[in-house]
Amino acid sequence: MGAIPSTNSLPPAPGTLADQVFLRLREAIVSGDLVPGERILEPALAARFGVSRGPLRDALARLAERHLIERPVHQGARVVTLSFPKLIDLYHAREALEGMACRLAAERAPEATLEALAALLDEHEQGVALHAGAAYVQDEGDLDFHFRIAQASENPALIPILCDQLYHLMRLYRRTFVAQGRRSTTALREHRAIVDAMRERDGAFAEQLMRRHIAKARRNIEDLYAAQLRAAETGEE
Amino acid sequence: MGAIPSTNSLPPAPGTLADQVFLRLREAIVSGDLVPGERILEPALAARFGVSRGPLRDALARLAERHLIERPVHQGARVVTLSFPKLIDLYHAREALEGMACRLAAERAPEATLEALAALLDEHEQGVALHAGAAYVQDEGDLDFHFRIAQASENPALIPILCDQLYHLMRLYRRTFVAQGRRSTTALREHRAIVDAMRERDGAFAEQLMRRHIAKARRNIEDLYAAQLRAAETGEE
DNA sequence: AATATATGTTTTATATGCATTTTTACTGGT
DNA sequence: ACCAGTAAAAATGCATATAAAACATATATT
Repeated sequence: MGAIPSTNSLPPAPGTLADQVFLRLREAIVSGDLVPGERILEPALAARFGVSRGPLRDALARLAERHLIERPVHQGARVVTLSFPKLIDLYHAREALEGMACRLAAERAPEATLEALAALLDEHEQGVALHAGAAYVQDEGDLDFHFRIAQASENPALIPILCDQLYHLMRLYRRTFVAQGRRSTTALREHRAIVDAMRERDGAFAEQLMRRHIAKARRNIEDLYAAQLRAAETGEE
Repeated sequence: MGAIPSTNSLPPAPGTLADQVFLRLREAIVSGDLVPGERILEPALAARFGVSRGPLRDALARLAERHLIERPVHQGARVVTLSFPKLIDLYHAREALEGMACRLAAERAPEATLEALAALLDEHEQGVALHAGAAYVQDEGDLDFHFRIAQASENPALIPILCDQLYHLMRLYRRTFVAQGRRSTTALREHRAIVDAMRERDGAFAEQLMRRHIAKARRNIEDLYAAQLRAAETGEE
């Protein structure tokens, strides 16, 4: 049987209204439609989404738990504010969590999953070659790689932390602190090494490689920030 | 001026009603007042807490994000169901996160914080000696130790994951899967070694020790479970 | 002039009411 | 006695209405 022709526009949309608002709001934040620090006015947003404030507040409560918005008491909600130290903190958490995810995936994931990961890297290689390292392909591709390793860990304690919390914050930071430092070919090589270790089922080594990969990215950013700080200081005085 | 005599009962209670309900509900779940798998009826609970369903649903949304309750659509909320594999998954996540927290704390935490940690272990030692390893002192003390190391990491990405999410789940599991395996003196020795490494500011070693400590606890539980499974099988057929 | 105060408006937090879905209980049949 | 089908009851999801708090503006006071 084929897919239903769907004459009347949309399939009734899945989940509750609160679910839908949650997803749309998260996308609005992560995509930069709502900018960091911006105040969120419930009546306005509810109108914009065409729902009442009930489901909206439900969604806000969830987003607050995921640290995408802040809700000081009696002062409404604001999109989370970003800072450089917070980004560094994120990288430390990623180093620990993704290292473990990588180890577990190397030990447990079915062969086919690892093969698919290798195939993904082939795609990325072509993408980098074709678009001469287009930033979008590069960044989204990188996150995609990490995302799929988290999934492959098959650990329901790790997966939500990484996929539902940290990665969305990462996307937000990518949008904001644009200067990501171009290290696409290097990163791709490191990704290859990680997958190789996973295919050899060497969990400990795969974890080590992943941790070094993330630590390297973190130091790269720290250096960029330090340079930026110096530039700002000299240009100011 | 001294403290206000407080003639009229309670200080107006901090935060919103939703905050208070959230805290009370979390405590009810973690303490076992609401048992795992139990259905949560909104009208009944709202009445019990003396609030309307609005703040209650707000609290439920937050608790769901923390995996303390599950909310299948149109079927209300249930206290999360526990399982052995989930507990093992938790330990893997803890191994990664607390290892990193330990490393960061060793590198950054002020001297006084580390001294306080050492002092805490002195208390635990006395507690174990006095009460001959009373389970309560042992378990709560252990979690307290890990809790304070998480805090000492001073990493706002790690701290909420550990202190707001994982540790509450751990308390819940402790209540349910009682047989924790008595290894109080061993655990205390390991705690000492960890703090020693931290006071020497050896982050890498402190991380390694913490990871081994948690991995050991996990294997201990795995063994207990395996034995339990065997006993159940032989006794069944 | 600057601070403090008072008032009015806006916005959040909470309660109540309504519609839809699920669950439960009951009836009838095999 | 057990299962299917149906109808009543209850619970969830959503919308609206009310109360309380915070913010902004303007006025008074030092």
